[in-house]
Formats: sequence, C-alpha cells, structure tokens
Amino acid sequence: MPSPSEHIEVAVAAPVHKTFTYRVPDSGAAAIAVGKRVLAPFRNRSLTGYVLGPAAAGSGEGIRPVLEVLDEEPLFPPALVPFFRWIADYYLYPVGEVIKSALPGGINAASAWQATLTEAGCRSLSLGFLTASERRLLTFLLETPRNLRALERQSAAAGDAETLRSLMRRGLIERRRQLRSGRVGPRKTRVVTLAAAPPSLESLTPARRRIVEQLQRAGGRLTLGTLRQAVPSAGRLVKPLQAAGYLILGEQPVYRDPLGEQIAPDRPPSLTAEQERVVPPLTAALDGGFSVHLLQGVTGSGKTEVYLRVAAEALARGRGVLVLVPEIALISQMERCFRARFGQRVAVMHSALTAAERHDQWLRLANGRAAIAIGARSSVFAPLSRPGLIVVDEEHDASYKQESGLRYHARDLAVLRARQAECPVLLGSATPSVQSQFNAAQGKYRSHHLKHRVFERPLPQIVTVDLRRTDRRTRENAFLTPVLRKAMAETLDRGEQVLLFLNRRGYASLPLCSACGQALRCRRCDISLTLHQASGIYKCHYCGYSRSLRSVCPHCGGADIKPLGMGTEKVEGAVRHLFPNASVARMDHDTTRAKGATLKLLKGLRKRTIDVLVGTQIVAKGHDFPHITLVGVICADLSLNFPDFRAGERTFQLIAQVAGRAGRGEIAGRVILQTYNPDHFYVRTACSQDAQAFYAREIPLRRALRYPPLSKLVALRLRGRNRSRTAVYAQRLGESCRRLIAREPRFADGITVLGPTEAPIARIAGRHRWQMLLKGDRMRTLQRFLRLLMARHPELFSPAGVRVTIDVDPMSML
DNA sequence: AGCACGCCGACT
DNA sequence: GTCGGCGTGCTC
Repeated sequence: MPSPSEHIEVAVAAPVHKTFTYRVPDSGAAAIAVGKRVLAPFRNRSLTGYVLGPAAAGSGEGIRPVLEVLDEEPLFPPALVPFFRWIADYYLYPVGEVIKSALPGGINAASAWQATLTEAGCRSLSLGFLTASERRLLTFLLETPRNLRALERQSAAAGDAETLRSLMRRGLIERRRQLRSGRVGPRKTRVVTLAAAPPSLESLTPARRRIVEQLQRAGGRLTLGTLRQAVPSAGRLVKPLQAAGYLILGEQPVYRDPLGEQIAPDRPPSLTAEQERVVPPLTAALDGGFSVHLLQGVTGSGKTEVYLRVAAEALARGRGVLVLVPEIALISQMERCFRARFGQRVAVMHSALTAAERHDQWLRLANGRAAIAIGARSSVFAPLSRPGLIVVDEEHDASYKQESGLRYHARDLAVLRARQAECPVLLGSATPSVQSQFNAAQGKYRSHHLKHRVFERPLPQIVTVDLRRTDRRTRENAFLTPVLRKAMAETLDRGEQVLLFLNRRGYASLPLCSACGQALRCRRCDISLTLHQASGIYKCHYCGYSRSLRSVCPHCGGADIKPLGMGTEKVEGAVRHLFPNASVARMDHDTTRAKGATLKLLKGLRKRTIDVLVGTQIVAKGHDFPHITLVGVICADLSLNFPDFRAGERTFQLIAQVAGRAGRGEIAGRVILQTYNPDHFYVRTACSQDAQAFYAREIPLRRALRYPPLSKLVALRLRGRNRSRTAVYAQRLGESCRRLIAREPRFADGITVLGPTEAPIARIAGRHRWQMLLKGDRMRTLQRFLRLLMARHPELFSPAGVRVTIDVDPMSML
C-alpha cells in the first residue's frame, strides 16, 4: 500500500468517465487501503470516492488530499478492481458508478447544500422590514438549517421561489455544504477486554471480581452484553474498572443474523448414476483454472445436489463459493440446502434484507467470516477475495438482467469474474438460454447433461388442448376447458395439488366500454389498464396509476365496462366457483409483494393447506413443489407475440419450466397445456423439455435475421416528458450515428443502425420513449464506436429534458 | 451529477 | 438593459 503522502487512484461516485489522483494526508496514511471509501474533495463538493490503488506515476498538477478515510475495513478486495474496470469499459458506465451500484445500498456519503440563517438574517427578524412570506421563511430556518433542494422545491410549489432567491441575494440566508453521511454503518457493540497486566484481585468487591473472572475464563474478551448475563451490574461497573486499570473498553462491529430459523444439518444423499458421472469432471475443473460448464438437467434431475458436491470440494481447497439464484423465493430454497450442508459459512444477500442486514452480510464476506455467498444478481459483486467456484442457477432467467442504472447481466458477469478469479463457473438450467447453448456448441463452454429425474421419476405426461377447437357453448369460464376441469377434479379427489399457470396478473387486462368500444387506458402510459377486482381498482402495470372500479368511460361517459381479457385473478375466481371445497391461493406480483408473503405461500403448499395454486411466471421458476401432480397452463401463447426476437425463447422456457413443476414427488405428474398454437415448435419442444430440439430450430432463425447470439446489440434509449423534443433528439442521435459511421471507414461494415423508432410502449409514466439499435459482429467495435461518439458529441447523451441510456446486450425490446 | 461560463431570445 | 433556458467543459 502507498507509503505516507503517496498518491492514490480514486473513482468518485459521479457520472465521470475518469478516475482521479489524490494525495493521502499523513494522518490517514496508515488507514488507507484498496477497497475503502474516502471523502474526496471534488471541485467545490465532497464526494464518496473508492480507492482503486496507488496512482500511476507522474499524474499532473493540482492534486488535492482526500479529506477522510470512511471505512475501517475495505468494502471489497483488490481482486475486484479489475472486475469493476472491465464492467465500466464494457457497459460504457463510469467506474465510480459501477462500484456504487455494486456495493450494498445506503452506505454512500455525499455532501448536500443546506440553507442557513445568517447573522444578518437573525437580526432582520427582530428589526422588521420584511414581507410576511420572508418572515415565514426566516422563522422556518431559525429552528434549524434545511436542505436547500427541498426548500427550493417547496417554495416553487408554493409559487414564491422569488422570496428565497431575494433573501439569499441580500445575504440573510446563506447556503453551506453539509456532509450527509451514508445511512448505514455496521452496528457496534461494546467489548470489554482484560488489561494486559491487571492489578491484583484482592481489593475488589465481589461483583467486580466476578467480572474479571468471567473475562479470564473467556480468554480475556467479552461483549458487554454477554458479560451482563453473568454479572447483571456489569454495565455500571466496567467504567470504574477501566479507570482502575483492570480492563479496556472498546467497540466492535456486530453481525446481525437475518435468519432466525434453525436448519437441521443434512447428510449428502447418494448420487444418481448421472450425477456420479457429472460431478467428477466438475470437481477436476476446480484445479484447472478458468472454465465454463453448462449443466443441462431436466427439471427435477437434482442440479442442486451437483452444486453442493462441487461447492464442498471448492471449500475444501480453501476457496469461496458464489451462488447466483434468480429471485428471493428461490434464494431461501437454495440457502436451506447450503445451510444444511455448510452451516454458518453461508451469507445471503437479497433485497428483502434491510439495508443494515445486507451491509452485515457483505462485511462477513469481505473479512472472510463467510465463504459462501448466495444471492440474486447483485451478488455477483460479493466481496469474496478468492472464489473457487461460481454457480449460476437457472442461468436462462431474465431477472439476471438489471434493467435500470448499470444494465448488467449477472450471468455474463459471473463468467467474467470466474475468468479473472481463474476458477470454473457452472451454469445450470433445464432450459438454457440460446446464448449459452450457442457458446457450448462453439466449444467455449463444456456441456454436462442430466436427462433423468432423481429416483427414476418420470417427466410429466403432457396433454395439449387446442383452444381453437374448444367448445364455446360453455362460455362461462371457457378458459378452464372441460379436459382441464376433469383433470383438476380427479387430482383434487385424490387429495393432490394443482398448479395453474397464466402469465398475466389481475382480473381483466382489457376493460372495454360496451357503449363506445374504447379500452380504459392509463393517463400516463400508452397501455390499457388492468382490472384488479380484489383491490377494487383499475391499475396500470407500468406506472402504478389507478382509478376507481366505479369509473365511467372517459370517452363517452358509459358506465358499462366489460372486463375482457383474463388474468390470474379471474382464473382464481373461476376455480373457487367450480371447486368450492378446494382451498385456492394465488401467487403473483400482487400477492407476493408484502415481505414474507412468498414464503408463506410456499409453506402452505408444502404443508398442503393449499389445494390449487394459481400464478404467473413466478410459479414457473425452479421451485420444488413435491405434492403437485397436475399443472394446467391456461394459455401458452401469451408471451409468444411480444415484439421481441426472444419471445419464442421465453415461451419455450416458461412452458418447459412450469411443466417441470409437476410430479416432483413420489406420484407421477401430468400437464394440461391449453394453446392456440398446438403445432408451434416452441410449444412442442417445451412439452418434451427438449432444449436441444428447440435450439436446433431457433438458431437458423437468429442467423437469418442476424440477431444474437449471431450478432451483438447495443440499444440506445431516450425518455422525455416532451413528445416532440424526445422524437427530435432521437432523430438527431440517429443521424449523428450514421454520419460518424459514414465518416469513419473502420466502422463502415461493422455496424448497422436500426431506427430510431418509437418504443412498442411509446409512453410510460408520462415519458415518451424512443429507441435505436446498433448491431454488429463484434461488441468491441460497437463499444469503440460509442466511446468515440460520446467523446465527439457528449451533448447527444445529455440533452435538456431527455434522458439517454445505453443498454449493452439489451434483453428486452419494450 | 453539479456547477460555472457563455450564448441567445424575451421580458420587467 | 438583465433574466432564464440551453449547450459546453471540467472536476484530481
């Protein structure tokens, strides 16, 4: 590390595509280290900066010292610095912002302007000559300084921004920098340590003597809390004991355990023949540096046990393990497996933890108290210093793509991280992404297969119901066809569970006025509202706008609004109506939003207090529901017609996954698949869970249209309040791209510009949306081009009133 | 980002 | 005349 007053390279948490050199003040030299945050003076502000390392020699003039070192322990190991730099480079995102997105939320310090009353301001309050609004404002500030931003907003809203401005001009109010520290620090507990050579015990009172004895017995060090359990009066007595030289009081961070629950340790089960074949080469790979392994195992084939076996070997080699799982509910399932096997060495990270808990889990990994990190996509940044294995479960899952801010793909970053850490990465799925299958076909990834379910359980038998030919005479609840109803009745009679899948929530997705035929639309988005009967509102699924169930048609005033289109709520209602004795539950975004709701539903399934579960894609994801023997897919076609080249891939994955929820226990399962496209190959291959057959049909289509994985894409998106302005800037951006390509021959045949066009959903939350695509054979070329464009025309990326974002490897075209 | 500087059009 | 909106450049 840098010696006193040496220079360090710092990435500041601001959208600046550069790092900066700072001087280490003599006072902080000992404390500075890579991975710690510093408070860095930046123009006239102070920003959080992240120490990346010693600065390159000869870095210019005007170097200022950092003001403060903000952490006692580094937040990330030095090994992550190249990882962050690569990400910044690849996603064209400032390094400081990359690190900020990577760290658990709420720990960044920044400074803000405060409005404070000056001396003159105080005097004028008593002397007079003020208007009423001036007096009101000054009195408000007399209590305490206020955040200037908030104050400006308030006065602007009240229509007198002028008062504030005039008071500042006259020097009655002044703005000052106020350091606003991050919200979360590690919780500290008081620790009592026995002094090196305590005076003799003879003269002590019994209580004091017991304290010293307790400490001696504990090896000289206890938290005050523990000590209090043995000696209740310890709280009062430690101070005088410290004064007398017996002990030393200190502080130490404590780690909160987010899991109350005890999990019984398990013993590794014996492996199936297939697992026996798969595990050894993976274990061998642990000693062979970087490699990527695609574990393709049908649903229920025991991929998790493979992860556990290989993870155990990685741990035995003294390395850490990183496990990525698509979402919270699955994290707890994975976590249970890992905790049962590895106990306390597991750290979990996901959004349901409080900021403080997340921070603690982070630090447990950073300082090596935990060696296994399990979490959702952001855990790819977990501060393990030497991962020996990275697992990405359900690697095809769309939720690995972050769709705001730093738009990274956690699976791709996992592969990169493994490359840098020189360890294997294991991608598991029953329905691998086209991208990963392509890489396997190219020989970049090694393939491993699990074609059979554990305990020789058969794959579910699938019956397709052609919705084009269903009997329309039973119009009511027609989406539950007679075949499905019969199967449900049989299943429920046997006391088994049913899962119904429909990829749309709410009651009716198309509320239509029976008088004028217009749909109820959102005021702020170009989308129709969805009726949510349970909550008694029409709701917009994009911006949250809602209106009352009693609304009349805004076009003609008609009061009769027909609830056309279906959703999980409608299905739930129909099931309750048709099977009044069954206990029905619904699992979708609406019912799982509350903290702990998902776990409660899963518990209900496990304990069999739920007979029928109706749900959206959330139920399709990797859950292990042992008592479900019938899966009904209400309409397999909903995701098929999205304006997105991956619509088919998504449909295949959804259907194959949800079908895989059936028959995971001892009784064989079956699936009733209702569809308007029974012959479509996405539907057919999903039925047989045949990822290879799907891939063989899909890849020529991608090749013909030159879509990924046979090309690379970068999306440029624009959002703005003003419709025409957004359109104009989009056009301008498009023209500049084409002009620069024409002018620079090296880009001429490497890049195709598609668009700009208005986005399929042209307006969300009052923002008009445009997008364009850059397509090329090599991502490097696209990135080089964009960097040049940003350098030459920075104004294109920060036009007034319009937000431009760059999405490298976009996953959604909406 | 956030701030200063400089450039225009439109108001007291 | 100057106020405010917008483009431009810079931050160790």
